[in-house]
Amino acid sequence: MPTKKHAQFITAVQEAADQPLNQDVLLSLVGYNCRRSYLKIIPPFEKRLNKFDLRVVDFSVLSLLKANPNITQKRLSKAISVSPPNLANLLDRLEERGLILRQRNPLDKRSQTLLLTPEGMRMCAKAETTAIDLETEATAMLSAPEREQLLRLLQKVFLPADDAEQAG
Amino acid sequence: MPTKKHAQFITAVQEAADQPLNQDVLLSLVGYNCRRSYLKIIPPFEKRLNKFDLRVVDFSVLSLLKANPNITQKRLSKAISVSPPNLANLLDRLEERGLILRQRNPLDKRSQTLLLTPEGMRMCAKAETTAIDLETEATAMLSAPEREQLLRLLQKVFLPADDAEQAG
DNA sequence: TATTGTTATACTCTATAACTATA
DNA sequence: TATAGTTATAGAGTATAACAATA
Repeated sequence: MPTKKHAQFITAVQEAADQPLNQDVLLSLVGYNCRRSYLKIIPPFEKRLNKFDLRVVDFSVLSLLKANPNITQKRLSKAISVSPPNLANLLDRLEERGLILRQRNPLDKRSQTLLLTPEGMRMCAKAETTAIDLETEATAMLSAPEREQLLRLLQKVFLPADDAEQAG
Repeated sequence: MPTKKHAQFITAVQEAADQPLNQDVLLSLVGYNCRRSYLKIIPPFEKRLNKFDLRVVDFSVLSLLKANPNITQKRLSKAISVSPPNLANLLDRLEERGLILRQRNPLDKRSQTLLLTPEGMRMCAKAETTAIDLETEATAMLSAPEREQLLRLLQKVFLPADDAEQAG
């Protein structure tokens, strides 16, 4: 039915196809841009971590335990925003693989403290090297000052004001 | 068993509990910081969108269709990184609610072009207002130039070099 | 009574394979 | 033969409720 309306529709479709995508509104939102950058960086990182049979969240746990031996599951849970049930499961697997140790907290027997095993330390070191390598590649389009600035601004968004001043 | 080793363990646990969490390695990684900022911003946004029965991804679709009427599902799928099967499902629900229209592409009958209905336009306008309001609150710790700088640096990470120059 | 951690389970999100129709 | 979109389904990730042990 070659009506006038139909002809207008064809023109509109043709025009839409010819134009570059306009995403001005979304690109003005920090949340959207964080997500896009995250999705650009993380998949290749996941791919490399898979060689160690680690997921990104496993890496976060190992890295935090390396820097904070003997912290409790409670603190770890809060730090990485993983709920206690899901963290229990995650730690089960790391423990079965001999990467971490769970010990009853002698100061409060309800809780458990966490520690990397020697093998966990080695695994963490390898994973951290991988992370830093990939980081360098993924942000190669940024100058060193730009990269520092980006970290500073992101941390200003999510860290409490006090911490943000201390950090990096 | 109050052995020497046990006493050392107690001391170590006490020390770990007293110290602030050290996350220097993670905080040096852009990907980690993007995720943390994203997780700070998005949950309150989700909460507000829920009042319109929208998820964040629904909002992205509405906003993109408002700015790009008559684009195909294929282009939309790529733009928001949602796989075709999952997008089909998402669009089904928006179409059932009368927010969007799917039309056979007259220039290639394999594809479908997308359009907001008048009600979809109204819903999108409300959601965009919500997004911008929340954005202002969520990034209140940044000065206007800092906010612009943050957007610029994030886009430099995920946009192709050409686009990054144009945007902003 | 409140807290730490666990188990079991449900829900959402994402990914994959096979199919239809158009080109 | 290749592409756009759909259906069905599987898998991963996340959230919730009920419970045991300890405080």
